[in-house]
Amino acid sequence: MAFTFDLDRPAGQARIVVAMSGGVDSSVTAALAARTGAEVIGVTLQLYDHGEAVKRSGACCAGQDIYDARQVADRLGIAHYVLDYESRFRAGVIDRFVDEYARGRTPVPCSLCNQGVKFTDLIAFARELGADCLATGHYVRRVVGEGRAELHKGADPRRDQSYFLYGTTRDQLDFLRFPLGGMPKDEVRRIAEDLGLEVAAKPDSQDICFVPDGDYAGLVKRVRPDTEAEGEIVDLAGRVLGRHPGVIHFTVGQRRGIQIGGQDEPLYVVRIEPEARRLVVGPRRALAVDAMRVDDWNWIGEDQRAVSVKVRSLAPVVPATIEGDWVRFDRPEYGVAPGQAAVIYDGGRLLGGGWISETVAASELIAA
RNA sequence: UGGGGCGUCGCCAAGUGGUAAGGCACCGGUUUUUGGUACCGGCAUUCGCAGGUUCGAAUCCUGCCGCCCCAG
Repeated sequence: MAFTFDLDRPAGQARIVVAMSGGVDSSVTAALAARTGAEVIGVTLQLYDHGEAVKRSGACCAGQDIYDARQVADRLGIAHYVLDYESRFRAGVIDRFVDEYARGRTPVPCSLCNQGVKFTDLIAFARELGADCLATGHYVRRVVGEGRAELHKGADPRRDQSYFLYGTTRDQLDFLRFPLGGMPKDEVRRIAEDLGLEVAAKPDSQDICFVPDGDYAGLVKRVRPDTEAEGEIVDLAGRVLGRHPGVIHFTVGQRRGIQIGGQDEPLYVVRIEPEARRLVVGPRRALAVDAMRVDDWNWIGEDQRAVSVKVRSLAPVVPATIEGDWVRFDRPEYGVAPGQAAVIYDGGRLLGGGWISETVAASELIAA
């Protein structure tokens, strides 16, 4: 029943590196690793300025969270390192996050972070330490079948985090372990309580970890002051309906914040034109999309023609067909935003994915 | 200063004597390790202003103010 970590040598001779964020999940992951009898090394990444976020619960990787991780490591009796990855995080996640918004796109910072800082840089570090694997607290499952390891959704559908990990390479997956993927969150918290970990009741992290107050636009403006440019809000026919305080405040599919009243039905952001600083808005039906182009594909499993795709972390998986770099939805999909990840599934198995770069409005709309 | 129409929440808009619908916007919450969506809740003691009639008016009467249209 206990998670074995699928090690190549006896646990007593193995070394497991655990990515510890200071939250419940990664703390329990470390505890499960320690239970195997292997030598466990906890590693916490300091990712951004800790002054601002010290007091904030629900964040990760700075200030209080680093302290929490250390407490857990001490309690478990494992080694613990804190690595200063601030500059890498800034270049690989924050700057790219900002650039995407400046381009009128909607980035997924968690995916950028996992692909770069966590799975590339941290894995390299773990290998340098001579580790047998790197374990994280993600709610996904690594399934070893006939061929190479497969990545599957977490057993708890409400907790599944596979969407954020579509960029994991096969080589990375060989080295990774996800002890929590098969259990529900309740169980994880129970384990934390049983072990007397102080983080047992710590709130789940949410929002963007490096945006303490949720004001991501404020961050974008600080890094790129030139993005704070107001502009026109136009309807599908090009009629000017109003003005907006800056394109970076909006995302395709967004309804709130447009501040245009007197309409029969709500207006949504249909398209963002950053060069013209223009926001194109329309009724919900204008959000219908038939297909999307996907860039920078990463395949973990083999390519397949008929699959399911998820265009948003919390969106349901929908049937679609892959045609080269294009993904065609069986039924129109709503609110597909360039910059988000398109993640391909075959049932519970994650096959791969890429970044959404372009969409095609549903045909019935082109006529209108 | 001839004629006609209109003034109800930020916007649109029901209601023509019985004690202010609804939509949009906005605000708050729920959901959520991205943004967004969705869902739930809140949002005019008051109907351009001032009088009057009435048991009772946003609804009737009078005056004033403002806006629009047609015509001089």
